[in-house]
Amino acid sequence: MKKRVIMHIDLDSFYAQVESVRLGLPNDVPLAVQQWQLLTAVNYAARAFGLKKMSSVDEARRLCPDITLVHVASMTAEDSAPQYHPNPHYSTHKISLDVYRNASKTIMTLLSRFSNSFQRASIDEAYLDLTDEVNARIEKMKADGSIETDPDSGLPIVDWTGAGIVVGLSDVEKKPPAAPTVSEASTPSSIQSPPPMEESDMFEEEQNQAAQSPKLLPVAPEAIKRKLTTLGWADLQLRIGADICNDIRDTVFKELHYTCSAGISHNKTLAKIGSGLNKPFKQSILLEDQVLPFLEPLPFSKIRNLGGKLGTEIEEAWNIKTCGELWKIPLPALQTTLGEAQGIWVHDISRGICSESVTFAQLQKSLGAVKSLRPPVSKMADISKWLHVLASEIFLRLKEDHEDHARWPRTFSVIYRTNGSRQSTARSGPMPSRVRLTTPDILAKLALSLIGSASIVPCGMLSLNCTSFAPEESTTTTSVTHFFKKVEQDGEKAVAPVQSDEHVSGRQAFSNESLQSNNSENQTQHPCLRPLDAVLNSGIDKDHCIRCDICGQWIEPDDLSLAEHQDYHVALTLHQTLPTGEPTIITPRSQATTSGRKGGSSSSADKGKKRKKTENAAESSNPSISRFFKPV
DNA sequence: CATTATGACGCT
DNA sequence: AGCGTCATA
Repeated sequence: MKKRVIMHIDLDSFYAQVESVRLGLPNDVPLAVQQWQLLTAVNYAARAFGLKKMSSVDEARRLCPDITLVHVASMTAEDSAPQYHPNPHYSTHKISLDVYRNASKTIMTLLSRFSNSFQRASIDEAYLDLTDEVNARIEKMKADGSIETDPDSGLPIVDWTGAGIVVGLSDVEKKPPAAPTVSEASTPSSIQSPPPMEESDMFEEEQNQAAQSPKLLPVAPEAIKRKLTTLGWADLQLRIGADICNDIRDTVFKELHYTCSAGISHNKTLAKIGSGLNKPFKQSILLEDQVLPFLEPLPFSKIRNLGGKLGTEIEEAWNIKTCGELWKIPLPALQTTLGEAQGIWVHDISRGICSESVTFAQLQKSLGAVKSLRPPVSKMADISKWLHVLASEIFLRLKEDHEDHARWPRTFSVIYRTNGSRQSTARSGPMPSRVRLTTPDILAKLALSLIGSASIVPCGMLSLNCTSFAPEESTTTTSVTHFFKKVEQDGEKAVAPVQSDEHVSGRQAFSNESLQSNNSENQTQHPCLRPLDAVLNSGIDKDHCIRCDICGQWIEPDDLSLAEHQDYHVALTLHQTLPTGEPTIITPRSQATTSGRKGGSSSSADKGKKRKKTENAAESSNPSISRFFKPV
């Protein structure tokens, strides 16, 4: 079988559902999740009242007096873990999304059982490549002789009954759009009762196609009887994929009580569009033959990555909105305006062409905590307080992540926004090792030292971020002890060498002459590596510590601390020998950060450069892109 | 336009 | 590697 079978699955109003499940409330009780005065998730029962994400709490109470509002969990400087505080306050509490991360983890774990090719796309979305499972089933069916084929063409006959909503097939009743039944559409002001559509049989789902009727029109009984069969192997693949998808969604519901929607198609972009077509608790299938008819009137802003500035740029460059209009722009014109590679990407994606694979990925690649501060704070005591709160959260989550995945970040960043503007500044350095990170305080101080003397007040946002996760080092720590001397009252005495025959090269690098001299310079000058030591050197009890031969730093005598310190020097070495071995990388940081850039004007200048770069990339490092260069 | 996360990419 | 921007939910 040629075609891939890709599924995109999306939990319905995820945060809201997590709360419904946690509180044991059925999905037909209107519920929204609140962050301060805003709703960040609204379940479908509450949406029927006209509420949506980013509605205000006041509006919620006005439009739906019976709504259950759940304020997300939060943390204060005193808490060592997030809580559902009865009265969280913006000036003292920091939002925690942990509950949702944990629910997500459970769900993703379940989902990943269903395919070896599983990709977490966000906290509540995932892609699965079902191709192998589908093809295996088809082979079995061939062997069974259970594939019904069309006598004329010899192609398999595919019956879509019970598969979900087949775009252009189960939802086709052409008639000019009459009055929309539910969504969008007017109802700007008050609705007293929760409009149409019983949620009660929401979970019955798709035995009949009427339950899966399209958004705009009730399906005529006749339409249900319409021919719901198509021909072809690709369609058969998607049909089997739809079965698997139904199984998956059933399992999620039966085991975890979450409803989700899904899209099934031949690539990620189409599957993703499909999952959003019919919600909640429905799945949609986008057949090969229906792709172009479906896309033609579709605003290209609905396509992933075209919902922002790029999409707007395209709209404005040619005064167009839909994919069909975009088709008419010749590729060279797209490339002139958008750049070589991006032009090709836009050309293809507007036609539903997307070869991106489902990469196996279940874990987040970064872990961060952020607090926005309105109005911006100016007292350093407040900065300190928030750094502590953020550090406490990071601390907890890092430990848990380590328990689960035996990994630890290499890089720690503090990001802040000054002066109410949009721009932010980031400063990063090496992450302290796990064993040295004994208290959140260490991170808070590290953040402070990364900020250094920079003026960050008035500060409108503070964020701490951990990136570059790597499997926890399994260094043999014994060999490391060579490099340290134990401090005795009467002077220095070498620790008895142990195990002289291992890690020779490591030791050589470690005691390299030129490295040593560079090191001392770095201790005082390297903007990224210095703060960690500055922090950790304070308050160390030297009587119980040993001292590094190279940099003279005091180290806790346990094996892991020693290993970490070795890693520190390894990192230092890498820094120094990075691209060309030039010392520029360790010179003091220049003060210029974002000052050269104005908020709104970035686009054109940036894109010029970007394009130039991408052209090169298309030619040299990304040969596969040329395969996209095909007409449909 | 918000909040609090994430991931990807270009540039240096 | 480090930093800024864009995109998405």
